[in-house]
Amino acid sequence: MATLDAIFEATIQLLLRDGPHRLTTTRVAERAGVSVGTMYQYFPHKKALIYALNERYLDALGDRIEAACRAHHGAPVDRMIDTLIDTYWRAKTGRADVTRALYRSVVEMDNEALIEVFASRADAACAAMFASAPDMTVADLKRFNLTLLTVIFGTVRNAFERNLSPNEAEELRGELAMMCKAYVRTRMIPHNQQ
Amino acid sequence: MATLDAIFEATIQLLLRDGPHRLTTTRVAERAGVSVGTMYQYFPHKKALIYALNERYLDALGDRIEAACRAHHGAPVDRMIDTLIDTYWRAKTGRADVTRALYRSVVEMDNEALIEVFASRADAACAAMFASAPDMTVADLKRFNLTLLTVIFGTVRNAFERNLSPNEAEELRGELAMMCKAYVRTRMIPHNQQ
DNA sequence: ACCTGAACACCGTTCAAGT
DNA sequence: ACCTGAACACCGTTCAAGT
Repeated sequence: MATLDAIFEATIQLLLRDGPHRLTTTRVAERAGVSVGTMYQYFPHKKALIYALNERYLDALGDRIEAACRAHHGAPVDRMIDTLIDTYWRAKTGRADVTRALYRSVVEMDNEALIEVFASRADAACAAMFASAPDMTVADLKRFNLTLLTVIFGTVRNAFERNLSPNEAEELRGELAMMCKAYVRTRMIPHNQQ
Repeated sequence: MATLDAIFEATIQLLLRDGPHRLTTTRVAERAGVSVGTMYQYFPHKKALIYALNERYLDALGDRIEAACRAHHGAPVDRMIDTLIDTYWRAKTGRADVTRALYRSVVEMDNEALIEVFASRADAACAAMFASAPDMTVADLKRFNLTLLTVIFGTVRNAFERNLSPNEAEELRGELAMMCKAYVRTRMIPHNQQ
């Protein structure tokens, strides 16, 4: 459908240029060169449009992950890990503006400043704590700290989004702790304790 | 301020009961027992109300993290990790309904089904890949796979939200890979290769 | 059969009028 | 000085009228 593509294209362009706040059905229709009424033939409401846009994106991302996984059947496990991170990372950062626009299409509020303030506080508190550990010194405390906080906060958030069962969540929590500790061991200069 | 508290309380209650879609300035004012005009003396616009609500929550979370960190200065590093995860986790799950309501207050779209579909695809693709690794077997593939995906996807998302510099992002990516590999080593049954 | 866009209900926001 | 709520501009959505 040429009309459908025009609507999607218009939506992305408006999202990139003016942000989600200015994304109105009238504006999308105008830019796509159709009337509002026509838009409502393709999408029952505005949410459905944004939903479909994100769905398209996630479908494409799913394709890429499946392809990458298939291509690495039988590879050493470290290669698999690299591939997985790389594929996901490249998909997101390849067109970072689109990724960001889509994240924002879903978010009502401009909460970046809020997150910034909170993250800085948590960063400082944790860095001071880790610096005081009697059983290790980290080579690069800033990087170490940023990694741990991003991983932990991101994992918990994602766990919430995925609506895991209490049991799965509990297991995940244990695994996350295990993972963080294994990471610490690769990054620390241990102290001799006698 | 009793009025301010009433407004916040009304907002949370409406969010919990009816969801963000039905959260209107009129309804909040009505439930808080003030007129719309009064609300606009405290908040310049609706976004500011939701913003302030999230800010309050993040401030309290910041307090808890700082306190937990302070209380563990000089503790062994593994204790620190446990504390950090535990504090954050408990803060989020302690009142899971509020956490969820706040996450949703920020999200326009009901994207849970979307995430579900995508996550299932990625889960299946990755599980099949990991099962094929020639150099290891994992004891509990399902748990292992869920952990890796939640950690990786969550970390990348959080990295985006925090608006890291390209340099920080690049470093984080390397550290994430390192961390995942260290985790694999704790969970795999290695195969003898000769 | 498909498209149009004025009209409708309702939202966020304002401000003259009230206390 | 502070609160009120009708009024306004604008949004999402509909549907009678047009092709």
